Amino acid sequence: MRELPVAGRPPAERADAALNRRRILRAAAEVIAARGPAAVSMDEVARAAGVGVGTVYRRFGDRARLVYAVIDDRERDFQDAFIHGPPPLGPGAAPPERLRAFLHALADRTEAQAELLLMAEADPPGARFRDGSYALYHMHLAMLLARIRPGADTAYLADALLAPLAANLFLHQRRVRGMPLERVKAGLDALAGALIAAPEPS
Amino acid sequence: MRELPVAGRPPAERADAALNRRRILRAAAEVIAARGPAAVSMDEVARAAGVGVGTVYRRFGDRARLVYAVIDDRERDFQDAFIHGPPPLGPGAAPPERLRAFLHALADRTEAQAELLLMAEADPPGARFRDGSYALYHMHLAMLLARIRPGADTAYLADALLAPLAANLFLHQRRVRGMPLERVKAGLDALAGALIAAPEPS
DNA sequence: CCACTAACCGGAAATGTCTCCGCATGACGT
DNA sequence: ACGTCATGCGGAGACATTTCCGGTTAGTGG
Repeated sequence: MRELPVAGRPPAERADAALNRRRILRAAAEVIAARGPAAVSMDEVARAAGVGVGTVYRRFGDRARLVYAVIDDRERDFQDAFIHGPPPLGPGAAPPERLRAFLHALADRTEAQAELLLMAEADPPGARFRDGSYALYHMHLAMLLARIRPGADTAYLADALLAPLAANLFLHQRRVRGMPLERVKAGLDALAGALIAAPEPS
Repeated sequence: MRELPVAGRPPAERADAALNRRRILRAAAEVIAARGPAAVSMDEVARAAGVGVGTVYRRFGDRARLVYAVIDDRERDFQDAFIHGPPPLGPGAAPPERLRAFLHALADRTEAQAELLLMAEADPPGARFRDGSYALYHMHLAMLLARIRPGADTAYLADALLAPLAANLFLHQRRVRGMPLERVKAGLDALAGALIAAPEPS
């Protein structure tokens, strides 16, 4: 009897496919480093990786997903700094303190990867939210908020705290309006501080 | 002696140019109404308006600016409802009440124009913030916040309150996560409420 | 070792945005 | 009226993303 295609996980990647994935990722990182994130075309990445464009799309599906793959690769260490690392970012500190530390760290990584994030978040409208890292940050924030303000709509508030760190707003504040990074962090502090200190809503 | 080109305002639009601007705006609105905002190409708008693509770009510069022109046209009345209209939206109500009313109204217009806003905000990364209406909302919000929390960085906080209403996040919450509109409004209330009720920061 | 199939590959083509530039024309001084 | 010229017009073309499909190949069961 044939194995029924019960909806399990999709079959594992073939060996050549996995090799190409690594090649493409490497090539993308190189091209980005060489010519800046804005000047990168899929064609160029494909050529640098020695594959056809079709292959890039088959492996990554999307321009945004390719860029996110590069980003995730770079900030893997940040991602578990706030999950497993030492306080105040990691567990062990009081939730309000962790919340602030997390927002500051997030502002720093946004500053560091701003151009790249802009590319990734812009292209298909929902891109930012379907990427795994957004879900991770959202979950973490919601968890902290739940400890600070039980009973609040922490899922919504997590989105609301992440929203001002969207790359397009962040870059507009930094470059067009000329806000220093410290001011952005202070603003986030004010917002988070209000959430922490406010008495129960009527 | 020749008139020196002292940097004054750019010369007024020629009559034929103004006519084309109206034609294009009209055509854009029609095409959007007929086939949905997502299915609209500049080529198509140009054809419907009876002009060349070059003309569309000369008059509006950008896909996003064209779409914003359509949007602004539609919400002109909303824009002066909170400037000149009756309370609680317009002047006359207490700032906290006005703040809430404003956020609710903004959520409603985002709901109403969501697809259109998504188009407009997505295309060139900074589009949302360079449009005149963003500046208007930002200024209004900053003014209200200044009355509620003097001494705070109201310019930053205004951005932060506008950020969760970005079309891409809003649509993700509504469509992908299935949040009802009321929940979004309640979330905004919670955020604004915290800002209103919080004691002075340490 | 062989046959078979699902996954994979490459690059041409479809589609869309935006630029460029030769030609036309409205606005204005005389 | 008429000459001058900045402004405007149109559409071909440069360039980018994404889809499609005919031919190839890795993995597997016998």
